[in-house]
Amino acid sequence: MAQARPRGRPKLDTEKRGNEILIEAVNVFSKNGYRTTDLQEIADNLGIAKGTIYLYFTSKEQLFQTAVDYSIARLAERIEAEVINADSPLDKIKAIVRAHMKFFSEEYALAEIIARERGDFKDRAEKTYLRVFSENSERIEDIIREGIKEGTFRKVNVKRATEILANLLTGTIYTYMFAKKNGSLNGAIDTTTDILLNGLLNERDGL
Amino acid sequence: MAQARPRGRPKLDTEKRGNEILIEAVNVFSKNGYRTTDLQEIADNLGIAKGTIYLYFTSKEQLFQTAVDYSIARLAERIEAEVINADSPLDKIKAIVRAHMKFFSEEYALAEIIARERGDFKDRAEKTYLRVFSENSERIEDIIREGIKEGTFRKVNVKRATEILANLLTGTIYTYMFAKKNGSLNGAIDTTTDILLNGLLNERDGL
Amino acid sequence: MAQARPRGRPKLDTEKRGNEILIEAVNVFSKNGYRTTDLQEIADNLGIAKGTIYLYFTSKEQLFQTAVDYSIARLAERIEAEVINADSPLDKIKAIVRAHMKFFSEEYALAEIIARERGDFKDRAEKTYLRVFSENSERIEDIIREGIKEGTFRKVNVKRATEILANLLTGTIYTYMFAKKNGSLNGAIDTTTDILLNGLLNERDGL
Amino acid sequence: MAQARPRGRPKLDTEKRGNEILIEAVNVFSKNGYRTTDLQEIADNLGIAKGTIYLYFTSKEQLFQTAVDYSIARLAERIEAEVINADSPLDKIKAIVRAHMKFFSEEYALAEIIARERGDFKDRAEKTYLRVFSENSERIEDIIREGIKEGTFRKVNVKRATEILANLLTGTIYTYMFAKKNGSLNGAIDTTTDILLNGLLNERDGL
DNA sequence: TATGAATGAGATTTCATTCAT
DNA sequence: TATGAATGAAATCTCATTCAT
Repeated sequence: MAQARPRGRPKLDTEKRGNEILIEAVNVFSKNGYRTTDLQEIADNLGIAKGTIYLYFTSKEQLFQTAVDYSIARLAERIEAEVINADSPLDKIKAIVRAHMKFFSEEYALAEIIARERGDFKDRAEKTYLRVFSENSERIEDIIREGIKEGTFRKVNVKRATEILANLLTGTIYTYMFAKKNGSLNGAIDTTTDILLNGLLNERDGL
Repeated sequence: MAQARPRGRPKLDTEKRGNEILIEAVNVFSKNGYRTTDLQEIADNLGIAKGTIYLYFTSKEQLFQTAVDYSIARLAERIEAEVINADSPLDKIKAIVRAHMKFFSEEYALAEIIARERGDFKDRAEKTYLRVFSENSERIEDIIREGIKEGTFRKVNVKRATEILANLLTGTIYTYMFAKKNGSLNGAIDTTTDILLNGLLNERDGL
Repeated sequence: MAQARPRGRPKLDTEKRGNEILIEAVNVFSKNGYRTTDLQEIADNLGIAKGTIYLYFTSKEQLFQTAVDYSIARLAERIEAEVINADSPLDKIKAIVRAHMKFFSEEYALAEIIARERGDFKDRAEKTYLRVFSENSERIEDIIREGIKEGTFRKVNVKRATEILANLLTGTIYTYMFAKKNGSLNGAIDTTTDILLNGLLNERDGL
Repeated sequence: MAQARPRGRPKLDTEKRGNEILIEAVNVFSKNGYRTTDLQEIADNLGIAKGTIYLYFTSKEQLFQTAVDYSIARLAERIEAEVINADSPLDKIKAIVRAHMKFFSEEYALAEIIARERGDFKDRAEKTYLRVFSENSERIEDIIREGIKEGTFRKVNVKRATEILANLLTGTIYTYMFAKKNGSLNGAIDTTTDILLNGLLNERDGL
């Protein structure tokens, strides 16, 4: 987490302190956004001095972006954990949708950080998006392709379909926190999956 | 968007100058984001003094949010213009998708402003989202309901389906600028519509 | 004095304010040195806000170095004013010595600034020195050369002699303020000139 | 230079470590100046912890000034070593000039430290100068006085002449590093001595 | 209305110094 | 003695906002 240290920076054996700061940074940045956050608040919450943060992170911006990277890594883990138990292409697609929506629901601050990056650091966010997208899109493409081959999915343009799924999930990140009031998480997952799949399925599922 | 205007004066000049500032604000905020934008840049681009901006807008924040509101109004107009020519529920849904995607494609800066709001003004962005959403969602719900009634659409949960469409479109806003499309805009519109609809349609369209 | 303004910096018609700041900067830097000087002190002395300084100078360092340049320009004027009234090479050399010593004596703060640069900005000071030196050394070389031709001066190595004169004068800058207690300025000028011209020896050594 | 040492302990190790720090401090301060030097750099270069420096020196300032004192002591040794072999007043003056110029040439960092003090510690530098000056000036005055008595030197104002010699030598310290000598060190020493002793004039002026 | 110089609060960042180990 | 993580005071610089003209 803590980045490569410039010369003269203490060789911090303990990543623990760095992680504490990172976690608190996620919370505070998530609450206030980048601009309005005073590193003093992070320091105060941890009961440390402001200067200490600079032993672990080179700048406010780098701390923020490390927090984004951290959040993305957590999301990736989520996806991994859900998909690993799915066998069929159908279940895998369901798992990916479920992973995203549970993540946004259960790790509010992490999701918020990702959404915030878009506003304050568009260029970095673009790279972030493409990184995440390309990491996942190949996997998704394979799933769709496999589903088409075995006859479960219609013969859609694989790349486009992947992109649309990404858009749907991204949009869900950005809006879920806003619209989350109505109904259960499971309901949302089910409906989203249902609509998405009934656009993909060749043979209608339980219809 | 222009501020308090002295009574009895012709309002045209005032409105014009206020609009010029607003348009330029859209461009600059869109390029830099809120935090990094120096009002001086807006003033310079227009060849006016920085203080002049304060004759039309009360603060940087208000200028930014006026720019967001402006962008949203433009989007609403777009939707309106597309939907008005559509008769069937099917065509209306297609029109809505098309309107969004053309907007993002053709009015880059306006779309970018909307996406940017999330970084620094999460609470306002939430309201913005809900406003756009509720302005549109009632219409969309009606369309879907109508489509279900006439047998075009499956019997889905109307509110949820509306939300999902919103997520998909929102996601497209946030990512459109990132994913340099390989194909044409029309292709993207068509595929998105196709996948969306074939999840909604009772009878498959052209399959 | 005030440097090229970055884009967006007010087009300050009035150099007056910039000059006031510069003069005060000379005083304060001269008193405290670079490091210990807080720009607040300069602002306070002038009854202006700290931020105002940044309308005229881009940074503390640039202000300091502008102050150095200013001091050097004043010294150059001094030299010019003294030398212009001298006809013979002999009188010109005397005038140069006199100009330096009067400058240090009468424009304490300006001289101090020049001396201070050496400590805090060695590289810049080197350039400063070489600039001043090369501006003057050609003139001095010409004077010495002329004096040799007309038989007033011994046939010394012209470049070396020039350098030695420069060293003597530079040393006087750096030490004059320290050693100025004993005796009159005129006495100091006379003796310095005398020894420079006549040397220490009673009987010329190997001449 | 080493600080309070626990009683009864062998002092050699302590002295050694303290000296290492001092030598490295000379190098780093000489390179960066006082302000820009981070004690961490000194520690890093020695492979010790920054805190260790504080076991030997009470503060950054004290370390710097110890480094200045050290440099001056080395210069004094040089002078001593050169003068001790000279018999006549003439040779002694030559030896003093030679000692200075060799010092600046061969002990760059030490000379640089002395020159640097002026930037941040003017008052201390004044004391430093006066200390060096008075340590040497009495000796120089004696030499000149002796030279006058035996008829080698002209009947100049002894104190003034001493001061002038000091200025010339000080100026040489401050500029030697700047003016990349074209010729040899010996050439510079010879010409400087020559002009100091014989002056510039062909025919003595009013002598 | 328009100007743009001036303001001054505020935030990031550095680094000498301390101190628990 | 030695370490090096932690401290926190301090200072530069920015820029939204004001206001006299």
